[in-house]
Amino acid sequence: MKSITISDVAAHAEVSKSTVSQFLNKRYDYMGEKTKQRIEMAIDTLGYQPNIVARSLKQKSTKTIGVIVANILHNFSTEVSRAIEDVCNHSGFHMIICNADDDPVKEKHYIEILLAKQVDGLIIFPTGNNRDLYQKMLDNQYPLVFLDRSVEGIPISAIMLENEKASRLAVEHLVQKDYKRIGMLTTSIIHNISPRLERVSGYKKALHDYGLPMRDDYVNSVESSSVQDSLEEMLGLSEPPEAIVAGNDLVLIEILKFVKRHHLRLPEDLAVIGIDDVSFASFFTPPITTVAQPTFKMGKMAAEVLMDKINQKRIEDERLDYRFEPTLMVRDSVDNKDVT
Amino acid sequence: MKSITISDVAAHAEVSKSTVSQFLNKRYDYMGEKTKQRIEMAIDTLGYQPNIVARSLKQKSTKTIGVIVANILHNFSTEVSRAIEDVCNHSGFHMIICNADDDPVKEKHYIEILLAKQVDGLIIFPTGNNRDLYQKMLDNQYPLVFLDRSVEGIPISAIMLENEKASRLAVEHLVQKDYKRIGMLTTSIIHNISPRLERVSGYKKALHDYGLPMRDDYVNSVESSSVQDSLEEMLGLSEPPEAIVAGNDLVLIEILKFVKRHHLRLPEDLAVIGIDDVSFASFFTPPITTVAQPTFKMGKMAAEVLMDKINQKRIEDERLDYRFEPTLMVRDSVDNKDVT
DNA sequence: CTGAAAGCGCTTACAG
DNA sequence: CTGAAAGCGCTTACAG
Repeated sequence: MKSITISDVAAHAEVSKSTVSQFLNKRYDYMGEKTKQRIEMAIDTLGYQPNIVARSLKQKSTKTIGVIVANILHNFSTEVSRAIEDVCNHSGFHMIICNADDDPVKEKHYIEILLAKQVDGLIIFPTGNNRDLYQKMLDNQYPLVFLDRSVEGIPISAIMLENEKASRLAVEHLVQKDYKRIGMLTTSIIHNISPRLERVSGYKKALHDYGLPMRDDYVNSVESSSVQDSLEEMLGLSEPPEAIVAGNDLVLIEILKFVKRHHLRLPEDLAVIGIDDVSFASFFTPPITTVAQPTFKMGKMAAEVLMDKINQKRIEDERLDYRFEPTLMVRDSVDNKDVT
Repeated sequence: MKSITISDVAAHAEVSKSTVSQFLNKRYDYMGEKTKQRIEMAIDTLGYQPNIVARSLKQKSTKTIGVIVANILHNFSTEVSRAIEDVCNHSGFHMIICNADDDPVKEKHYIEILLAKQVDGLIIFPTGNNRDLYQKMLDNQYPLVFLDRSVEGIPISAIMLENEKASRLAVEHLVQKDYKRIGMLTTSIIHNISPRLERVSGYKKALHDYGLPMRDDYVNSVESSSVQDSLEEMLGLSEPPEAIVAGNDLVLIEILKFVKRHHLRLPEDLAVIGIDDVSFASFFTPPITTVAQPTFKMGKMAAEVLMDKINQKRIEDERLDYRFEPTLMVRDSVDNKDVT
C-alpha cells in the first residue's frame, strides 16, 4: 500500500503537520475557514488515511480491547463475544478475540501478547491457573474483567450467571414433573472452574431441599470426550437416573448423541435438561428443555464495566460480582413422569 | 500498567538501547557473552515486555491480519475463522475478525479501519458492493484474498467451494432415491452473491441432466426471515415439491423450524438436504443429510495464500480460483421415495 | 490562528 | 563487539 502521511497532506495544503493534526482531531477552535478547506481538499485528493499505529504509540491507547475466551466451542462464548463487539462498536473500540482452549499455557501466552500489543483492557474467561499474572495486572490497576468465572482470592470484577440457581431451576422442574432419580453431568471440575462447581453444588442443594437422596453415582464431571463412557456407566446402574441435567451445551450434545446411538426415547427413557440454550433446542425432536443464560446482557455488562475501568471511572468502588438470572425454557425433553 | 521501556533495560544493564534491541531480535552475531547475560537479567528483574506498537510503527508490519466475514451467523464463517487462526498462530500472526453483517457499508468501514490499523493483509468474504475499494487495494498490490465468494471483474484470488457440484450432489442423491419434484431455497440473490448463484445454477443443470422439469415455483431466493413464508407458498402448490435443497445452514434451520411447526414428518412428508453440515445433523431426528464444505481446508488455504502474498511470494503468477470439493453426508432426512 | 520542536518506544544502517 | 543518531507517523504543549 502506498503510504501517504500527514506530512504529505501538510505539504499539499501548505500548512504544518501540527495544523493537519488539529484538523484530524477536530480541534477547530481557532482554525481559519480557508485552512480547513485546504486541508480537507488535500486529504481528499491524496486519499489520506491516518496511521492508527503511530497515533496509538503517541497516545498510549490503541482503542482496542482483548477478549480471551476459555473455549470458543461453547455457544456461550460466541454469543457473549457478539455482545461485547456491539458495545465496542458504539465506543469506537475494536476487539481481538483469542481462544485459550481451556489451556492455562495458551492463556498466559495470549495475555502477554495482548499486553505487548498495548490493548487498553482485557476481558478474560479465566482458566484460573495464572494467578500470578492476574494478580500482577490487578496490582498495576490494569483494566480487566472476568467473565463466566471468578478466581478465588483475586478480587477482580466478574460477570457471572447465578449458577446455583440454574441447576436449581432444572432440578425443580424435574421434581415438579415427578422425577426422583436425577443425575448431573458436567465437564471436568479438576481445575476448580467456578461455574461448574457452583452448578454441581446448586444441584445438590436443590436435591436436598426437595428431600431427594443425593447419590454419588448420579453425578460426574469429566472431559467432553468421556461423557459417553460416563453415561454408559450411569445408565448401567441397577437403579439408573431417569433424568439428567447437562452442565453445559457441550455435555448436552454428547448426551443427545448417546441417546441417538442407543435409540433411547426422549423423554420416556431419559429426560434431559441442558444448562445453556442451544441453537437447535426449539426445533429438535423433541424440543429440548433448557436453562438459558442471558448471554447478550452478560457480554454487554462485561464490556461496559471494562469501558468504565478504561475511562478511569470505577477504579475505587470496585464491585466484584455481577450475577445474572437464568431462565427456564420449558420444552419437551422433560415430561410428566406419572404419564409414562 | 507501568511502562518499562527499552531505555530502562538499557540503563539497568548498562548498555545502549541498540544493543538491547539486537538482543531482543536475536541478532547475537557479535554480542559478548557477558553483555547478553546482563541484558537478560535486566529484562527479567524489570519484567520488561517490548511494546509491539512501537515496533510495528518502525517495521511497518503489525504481524496482524484482518478477516471480514459476511455474516458471522453462518457456521461456515466460524469454522473457517478457526482454521485461519491456526495458520496465524503458526506464523506468529494475529487476526482481527469483523462481521460485515452482509452490509456493504459496514464492510467498507471495516476495511478502512483495518487498513488504518496497518494490518498486513486482509481476508474478505466480499459483499460484492465495494468494487472501488477492492480495486484500489488490488492496484496497490495490497495482500488480499477473497473467501467463499468472488467478485466479477476483480481478479483477486478467491477460495471457494465447487458450488455447482454441491447442489448437483444433492439433486443426484434425491434422484437416486426416486424423488422427482425437487425444490431449492437459498438466501437472497439480489446482490449477485456468487456461491448462491452457482448453487442455484448447479441445481438447475442437474435437474436438466436428469431430465427433470425445472419449475420456477420450486425455486426461491429470499432473506432468512422470509423462508417460512416462501415454504408456505411452495408447499401450498397443487403439486408441491417432495424434497427441498437448502442453500445454506440458515435456510436449513428455517426449514426445520417450519417442519416442526407444521408437524411434518421428515422425510415422509418432505425430504431435505442442506448445503453446509450443521453441528446437530448427526444426532437430529432424523439425522440430516447434508453436503459438507471442507471448511478447515478452505480457511487454511486462504490464510496460506495470504501469507504468501504478504511475504511477497505469489504476486506475479496469481492464481485466481481455488475450488474445493463438497462431500455428500448421507443420513436420513432423505429416504427411498418408493418405500413410502 | 499556526508552526517548530520534542517525544511516544522501538529498529536499523553506520561508524568506530 | 557496541553505541550515537536518525527516523517510523503521529500528537501536544508551547511560543508567537
